[in-house]
Amino acid sequence: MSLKVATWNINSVRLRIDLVTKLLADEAPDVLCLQETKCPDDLFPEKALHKAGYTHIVKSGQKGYHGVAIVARVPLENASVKQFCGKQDCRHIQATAKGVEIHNFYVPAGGDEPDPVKNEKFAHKLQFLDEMATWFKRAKAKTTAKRVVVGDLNVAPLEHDVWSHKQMLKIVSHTPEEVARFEAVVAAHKWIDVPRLFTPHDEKLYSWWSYRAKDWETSNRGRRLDHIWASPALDGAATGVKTLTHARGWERPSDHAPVIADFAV
DNA sequence: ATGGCCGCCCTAGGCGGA
Repeated sequence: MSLKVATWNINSVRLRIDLVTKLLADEAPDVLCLQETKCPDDLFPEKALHKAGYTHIVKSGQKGYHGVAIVARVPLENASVKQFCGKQDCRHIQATAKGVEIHNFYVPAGGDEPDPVKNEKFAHKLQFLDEMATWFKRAKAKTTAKRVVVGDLNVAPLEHDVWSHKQMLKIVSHTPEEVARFEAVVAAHKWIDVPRLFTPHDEKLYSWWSYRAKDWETSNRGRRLDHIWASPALDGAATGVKTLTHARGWERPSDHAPVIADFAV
């Protein structure tokens, strides 16, 4: 059996519902995990998704900010959300599809100043990553379940996950402090970085390009903020990965591109 | 190196994004 999982920070699911259904038509993933839906649950555009054949939907949204959802054409079981940092800010939802526990995350961006004393948003981001590590360490001790983590984790950990390692070292998303926290989350569950199984570490790989560039494609100052991780139980199960870079060039695009992985499960 | 653009919200300037 195969499982095709997509993740996409959509930056408003209502504004871009036509792009979502286009992605579903083009790629037909079993499961699509969305972040930054910016949509209260009762206003989620379910009708268009049902029409596209995606009748299994779980979501955790609120007005204006953040928000995550899992949209699937296969049944979703045991859906739940976890709160981090004592906040109810819609940054995680999980559900099981085809026997695989899928976690969809939207990690705090962290603001501009990479100093947790001066900038409480950065402190929030570090604490969020710490809580992820603690949680996954316990989860791993309990079971060897097939698990996948996806989402906008807002950290580009590797040198070639950013356009300029040197120039990004003091820029939030690539600072040594948050990368160390990020690596601790990975170590806590021995997560496998799935896209990097297929793209060598010395090759650039991005999933986000700023809206602010005059021409995102030409300047190509990207970052790999969107991730797909597999648990050790899925070691060797990934059969392919792609980043849909061209979706960044669609009409009225999200600033993130979808990332898609296939697994034999 | 910086500034550049988006989308949301008690529809307008402030916030959050990264």
